[in-house]
Amino acid sequence: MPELPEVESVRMGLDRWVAGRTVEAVDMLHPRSIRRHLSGSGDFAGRLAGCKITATARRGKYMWLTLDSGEALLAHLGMSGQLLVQPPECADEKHLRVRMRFDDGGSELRFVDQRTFGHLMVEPLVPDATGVEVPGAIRHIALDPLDPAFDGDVFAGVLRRRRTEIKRALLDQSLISGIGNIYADEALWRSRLHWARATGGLQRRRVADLLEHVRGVLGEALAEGGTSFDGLYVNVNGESGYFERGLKAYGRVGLPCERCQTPIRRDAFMNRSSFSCPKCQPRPRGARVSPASR
DNA sequence: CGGGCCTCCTGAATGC
DNA sequence: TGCATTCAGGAGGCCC
Repeated sequence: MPELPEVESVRMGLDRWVAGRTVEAVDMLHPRSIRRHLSGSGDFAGRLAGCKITATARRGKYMWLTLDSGEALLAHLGMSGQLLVQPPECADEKHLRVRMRFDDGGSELRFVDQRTFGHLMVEPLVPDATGVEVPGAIRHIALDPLDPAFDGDVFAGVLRRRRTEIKRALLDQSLISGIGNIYADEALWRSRLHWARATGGLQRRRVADLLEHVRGVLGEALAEGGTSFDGLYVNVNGESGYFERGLKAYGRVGLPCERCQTPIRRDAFMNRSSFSCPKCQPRPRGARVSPASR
């Protein structure tokens, strides 16, 4: 499941292959992949044709290719999206949704997406609240914790004013971006915080500690090329990452906590799962007891 | 408008 | 064996 480290791994790989190349044509193979590009397939392909890709960028789980037209091709991988660099003679993937061909006749850029939660769109670049140019559609996405401009003190203040649970806040891309279910559980395990802890009751130093662990786990995962469970996350060359070996909580239900040997528990959370150590991450007083699933 | 639930989707895994 | 159900989850939409 692509979160910040996986998206950044893809972006870095893409940069090398597409920066400086000129788009010749785009083949649209599934309308759902551009459902957020409201003016449709023809407009999407037309805005890309003839454009030169000048650079790549990322914020949170979104990445984009800047174009010499002043617009950007924005991509979100969703659950199963892949951006692959493939030679033209390579057979179409089963779930190939969009193909971009270049005027040099070299490798194509292919958007492959089994579950179609990912999407692409062409958007004008506009200044965000701090003056940085981002695709218009993601103006509401917060800075991610690896962005040098991310301000931990501001984040702590925002958190403490919120009336919600800490894991919900970590997953809220308008507060802090790039974190999904896996790295939220890992950062909370490292911080010894239960997912249901109220954000309003967290001391500033606990928020600072949590943020340090968020940055730590994202950075370590990035260094390993990301996390792959099922082969659905791969970099532009189709290679999986290795960070699943570094996971301490996510997916480890029943296995011993590496700090205290207590079996990791699994709670139902937001129609999905949350993994934590019952001893290191005690349930806060007054938190509802979620039915353990499976 | 803040908070939180619902929905979209496919295929692997599980259940009976 | 085979059909049906469950599960995974990002984020926009929508309801209260």
